[in-house]
Amino acid sequence: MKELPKIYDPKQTEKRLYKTWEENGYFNAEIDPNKKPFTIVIPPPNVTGQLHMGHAFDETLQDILIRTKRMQGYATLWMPGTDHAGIATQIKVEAELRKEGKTRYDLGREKFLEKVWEWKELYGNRIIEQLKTLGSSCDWRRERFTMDEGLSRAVREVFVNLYEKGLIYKGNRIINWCPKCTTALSDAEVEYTEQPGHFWHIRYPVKGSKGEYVIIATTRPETMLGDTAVAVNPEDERYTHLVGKTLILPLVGREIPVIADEYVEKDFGTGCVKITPCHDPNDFEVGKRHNLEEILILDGDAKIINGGKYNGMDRYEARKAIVADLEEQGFLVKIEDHVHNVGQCYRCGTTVEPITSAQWLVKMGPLTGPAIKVVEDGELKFVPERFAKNYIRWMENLHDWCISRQLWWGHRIPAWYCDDCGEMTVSRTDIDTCPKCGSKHIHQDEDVLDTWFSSALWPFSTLGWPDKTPELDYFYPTSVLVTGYDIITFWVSRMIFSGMEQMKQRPFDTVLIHGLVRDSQGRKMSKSLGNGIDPLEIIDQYGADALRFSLVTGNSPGNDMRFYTERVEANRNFANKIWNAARFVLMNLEVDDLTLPEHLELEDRWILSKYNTLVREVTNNIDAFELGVAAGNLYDFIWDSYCDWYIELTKTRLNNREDAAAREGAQRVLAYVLSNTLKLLHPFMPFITEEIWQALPHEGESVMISPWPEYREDLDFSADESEMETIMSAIRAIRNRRAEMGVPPSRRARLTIATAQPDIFRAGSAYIMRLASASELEIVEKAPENTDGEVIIVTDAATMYLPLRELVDIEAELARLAKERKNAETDLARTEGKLANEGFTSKAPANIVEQERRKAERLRELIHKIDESVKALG
RNA sequence: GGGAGCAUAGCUCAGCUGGGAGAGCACUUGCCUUACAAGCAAGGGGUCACAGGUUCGAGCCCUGUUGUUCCCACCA
Repeated sequence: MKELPKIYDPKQTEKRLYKTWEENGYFNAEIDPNKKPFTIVIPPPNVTGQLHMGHAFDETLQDILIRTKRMQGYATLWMPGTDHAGIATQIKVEAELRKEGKTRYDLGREKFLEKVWEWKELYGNRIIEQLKTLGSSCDWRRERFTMDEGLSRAVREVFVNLYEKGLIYKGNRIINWCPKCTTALSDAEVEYTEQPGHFWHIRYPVKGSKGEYVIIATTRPETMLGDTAVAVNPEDERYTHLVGKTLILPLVGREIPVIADEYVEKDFGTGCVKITPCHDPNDFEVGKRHNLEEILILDGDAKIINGGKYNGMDRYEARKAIVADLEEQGFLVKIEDHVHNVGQCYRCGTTVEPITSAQWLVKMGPLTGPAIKVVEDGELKFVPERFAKNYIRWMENLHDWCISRQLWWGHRIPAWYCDDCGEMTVSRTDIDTCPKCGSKHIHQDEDVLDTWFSSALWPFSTLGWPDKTPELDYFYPTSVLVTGYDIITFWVSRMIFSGMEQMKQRPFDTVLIHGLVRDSQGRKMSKSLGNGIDPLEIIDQYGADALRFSLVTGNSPGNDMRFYTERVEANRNFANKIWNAARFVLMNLEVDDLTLPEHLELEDRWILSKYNTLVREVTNNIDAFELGVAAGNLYDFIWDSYCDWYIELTKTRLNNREDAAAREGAQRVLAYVLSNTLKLLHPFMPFITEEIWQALPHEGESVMISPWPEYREDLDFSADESEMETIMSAIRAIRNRRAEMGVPPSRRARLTIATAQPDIFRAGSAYIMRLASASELEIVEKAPENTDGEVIIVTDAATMYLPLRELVDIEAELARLAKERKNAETDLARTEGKLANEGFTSKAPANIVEQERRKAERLRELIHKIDESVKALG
């Protein structure tokens, strides 16, 4: 056995192991009728994006699930790929062009798209390579891109399909418009923030009256240019006499009617609302109800049109000018401060404008029903469950989905218009002739589809749909989808209704929702704050295993977590701990297989029993998606039980040159438990576990394709566990006293143990001596007669004597014993109280009552022993 | 205006179907005990936000209160 370095260096292993795994095809998913499928589709990262901590978290969870299921014998598929990310990518390339002083219009559509594809080729692989450094075990052969040929075909198919069913339509609708990205947005793509603003109160004179007027209040005075009515509540007596009359729109001079509509609330503001059908969603509806004229006053850049002298002004410039003019002409009544919700583009943060324009929309009504039902019926589960409620409520209140985007990068809408007869044709294949009039003068719709339209199809489009592929048949519905709660509306919901509509089946069985990774102060990590922590730097410094472990421990599903480098450091230390435990085992190992010995010592049965429990706990917790708890189980077992206790317990046997059988027994148990624990840990820390597993005796090529450990009935030694604990608590008690007296471990002392269970202590005598720093050990059943000069240490199972009285301050010792006795007494009083309570003894489960009985016995015994040692001291 | 989450040690957080209050970091003390000082041993530190209720028994279940975070919603 070659000498291993004392410190584990991830850099020496991670890249090398990953390469081996990939080359050997361990990530590859194969259809196997004899196995059950387990499928995860990756949430496709933006093709030109960079790995951030959120990805790292998301990927780690998925990799843990996939690796576990792979070892458990499922046919696992982790489907990777990237998203074209329409707006995000286009913005990046446009920014690049701007450096050369150009816009996309200078290049024209075709040239610009060439540029984006170049960009994609240049950066598209970066994120994939970054995923690999994390250890992600995706089947890279199957990598897809939302704009590759197959997926584009799926997009076309769904579009035409929904169009033919009347579920996609084109119409003049009021939509959210981002003046910077110059495109329509869906409702989900608008983020609202409260911002301080103003309420401008403006006087609108009544036509032909002597100075009569109404006052309206608005937060966007410039929109008055598009006013085509003023509305009041029909019940509002203040204004009933005005309904039907005409007002003169200030500055513009247009005559507009006063109308009555329920939408207006009497008690808010002045009770009069200006109606601007083209620039407010409610006004749009009111306008439809009352057949009002629609006047568009903003162009795509949010500059004024149809606004007379204000034409060409930016919206905010116009606002200033209009307010100034209103004031000058005496129409401005007052200005109030007012905090209101302002919608902003989720990509660029620019304040969006509601604008009426011709857009393509998906009619949501008929699609939401099955998508809600599948969740309500529990066929598709959210973990944690509470997110299902969110989802359902959101689904129930959906407006139609605006899917057209005035961008160039994306799936172009498959609709063609005939320049001659005006016919619109929606088609699965490109056409060059008008099917109605035969004209060759046709052109395709300029718009592209919302990026989320293609991601909505991801679970089946990546498996080959619309073709009936064997993959689709075998791997769909997928098993688990892992994503953050912030993506439920954008993506999860749309995958669900798309899956239900196209496949007539849920896209996945379970949605595992996680929280956000925040910085150490609880803030979102963001580029603008500059508080992002680069996972690649963390991996470089501490290793992927440590990062992965940090991301899953100490947090529960669905909750946000704060990222602390200190925690990564702690987990790096954990990796190192395992490394050194393995070094120890390997140094001592003289056997080359992993069978357990015939004869097991008490400590062997103890660790095997603990290990057996661990198998069950880790397996159950992973099944329940409690990955943090499973990781905690592993951490505690490895560090506390295996390293701090079991390894120490075996040292006496391992160092015994005379007894080869004893030595071998310890070696075998050490190796068996270590190797199998590595399997359980492998999904969490894939690299170090592989590296060590390979060095240990093993069967098979790799831990990642080795069978998952199973609970073994024959290793259930739970009865022996408590015997071992008895010895352990005696050792702890001695160490405790020695530490209090300031006796260094190097100063060994004769130890006498008086106990009613001498056999247990005799079985452990070798390591008791070692771990309790004893020079000699005597185990007796009755307390020695002469205990002068002895320090007395008690546990419920034993009274122990150390000849170190000269080191003891008798006063302090008596005080300590008195305190210990008092604690035991209050504890006993409480326990006896419980036992005296008839309600408790009759209603509590028998094992709990029994537990309390034993506790009371132990405490009485302890108190008795304390009293004896006080007597001995005095 | 609706809905949800969170409140446990100095800090960050676990605590699964009710029965022992825990971890990491920080802190104190003693140890280089040949696997590991990225370590070992020992220790201090908590009215589990508050008030009621259910129960033999509540950090956990129910009701309310306070504080805090987030999501959703067209009040101009």
